[in-house]
Amino acid sequence: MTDIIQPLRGTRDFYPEDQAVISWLYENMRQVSESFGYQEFDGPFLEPIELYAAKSGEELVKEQAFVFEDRGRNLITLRPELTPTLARMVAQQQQHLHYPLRWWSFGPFWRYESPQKGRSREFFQWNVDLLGLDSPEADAEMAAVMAVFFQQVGLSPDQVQIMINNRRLVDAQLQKLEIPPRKQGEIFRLIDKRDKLEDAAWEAYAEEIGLTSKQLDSIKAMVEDEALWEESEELVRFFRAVEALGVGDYVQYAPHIIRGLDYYTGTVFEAQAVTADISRALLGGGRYDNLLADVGGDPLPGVGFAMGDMVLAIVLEELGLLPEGRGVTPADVLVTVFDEATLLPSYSLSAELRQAGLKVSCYPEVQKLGKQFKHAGRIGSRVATILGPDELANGMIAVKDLESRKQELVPRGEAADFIKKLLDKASSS
RNA sequence: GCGAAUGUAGCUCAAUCGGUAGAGCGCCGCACUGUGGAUGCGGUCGUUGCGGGUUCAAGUCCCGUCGUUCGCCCCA
Repeated sequence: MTDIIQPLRGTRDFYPEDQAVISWLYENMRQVSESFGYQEFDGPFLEPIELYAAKSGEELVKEQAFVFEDRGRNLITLRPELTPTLARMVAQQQQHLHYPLRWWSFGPFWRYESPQKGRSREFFQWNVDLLGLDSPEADAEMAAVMAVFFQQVGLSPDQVQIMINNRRLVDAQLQKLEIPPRKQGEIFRLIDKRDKLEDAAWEAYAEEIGLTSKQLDSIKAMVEDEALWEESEELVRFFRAVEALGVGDYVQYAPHIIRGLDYYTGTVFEAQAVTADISRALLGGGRYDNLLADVGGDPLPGVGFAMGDMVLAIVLEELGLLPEGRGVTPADVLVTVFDEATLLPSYSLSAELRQAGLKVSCYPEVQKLGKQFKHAGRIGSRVATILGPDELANGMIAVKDLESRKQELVPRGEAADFIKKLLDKASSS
């Protein structure tokens, strides 16, 4: 036991029941994405470091990306996010693609962070992006995709909220306060910390940045002004569109939401669990109208978001919304093996049943029937078949319903249909 | 990078003041050689994460180290 090599820090093993959760999430993400007309795509998991150096925010590349030298001495990185890859892929084919472009993706990402609740070094993200539109209605469509997904997995507006802000609105407000643009980054950080720090600590931080007390008061007022969005034409249109899309309950204006990424230019999103015992965001996203030009393409507006698997799974687990009995049925039918003489005929039977479209596993060796039935029950098979000397002689198969414990002799040729009917009854009841 | 907790059987955990490492679950077998989940009985299971120190004696106390978890920092 002690000589088992440990998995790497911050990685996860996905046992079948864990993998089933990922698959289930993936399935829901696929359904929702496709219901909005998005196409699935993916990019490389390995990328040159320069792709991120441009615009992702310094922290991301310097501190958090897995970066290493390959055998050709090139610096490469395991992708810490998808958007730069998306931007490159679009830029490469920019003339051939049809806009508006609606793409989605689900895959692994890596960030070298210290693992804790809701955060590991290897995780999955659902990415949804809409390129070629710069309207607030496009932003609203993003919010609707998120909201419909929440609906789909059973999260109500009481349990999760999508917070909205707009960086252009914040910029305009800061300009009124005559705060120099070069301080913008620090101010954003300050705003972001508003509900994380105590008042005194927050004010001390503001002073550190070099804000006058008058400026500080104005900023304080700004991040508490729940009606400020009304001054933004963009946000007014956004919220109207969100209502029209029927997801208004899930969305609210949140003046303190900023998001860390440098490339966001307009609307920013962040979803938070209201009830769950975790402060981490469920998803983050926003409008990035300059990103295509930044990676060398022609200017093209875009908006998108990413949702990680970990916080989502924690929230769903806490609320009891994960599917029951996940990943427990490898095969509906177990073909038992009675003795040496019937071993090969049993294998043939399993092949026949599979041919008929059933999920079938065959017990791999001669064993006492009791043990084989026990195994069938353990792995969750619903039906077991017995092909002993008597059945073989008469061309019959004994089919046992492991739930009702009833057993019936049926002609071998009819076994598959008989089992299918049994399973249909089982799944409909 | 900083802080806290924690590490005992395959799993979940116990072990009083420092005094012979235990239980449940699981697994295997038998009762029950053509029929599973129940029940009963029996069996399997440990260098107490690792290294050092204190002590007559260490799972227990001390130091170090590694892993894990939680928090801070940061956050796409």
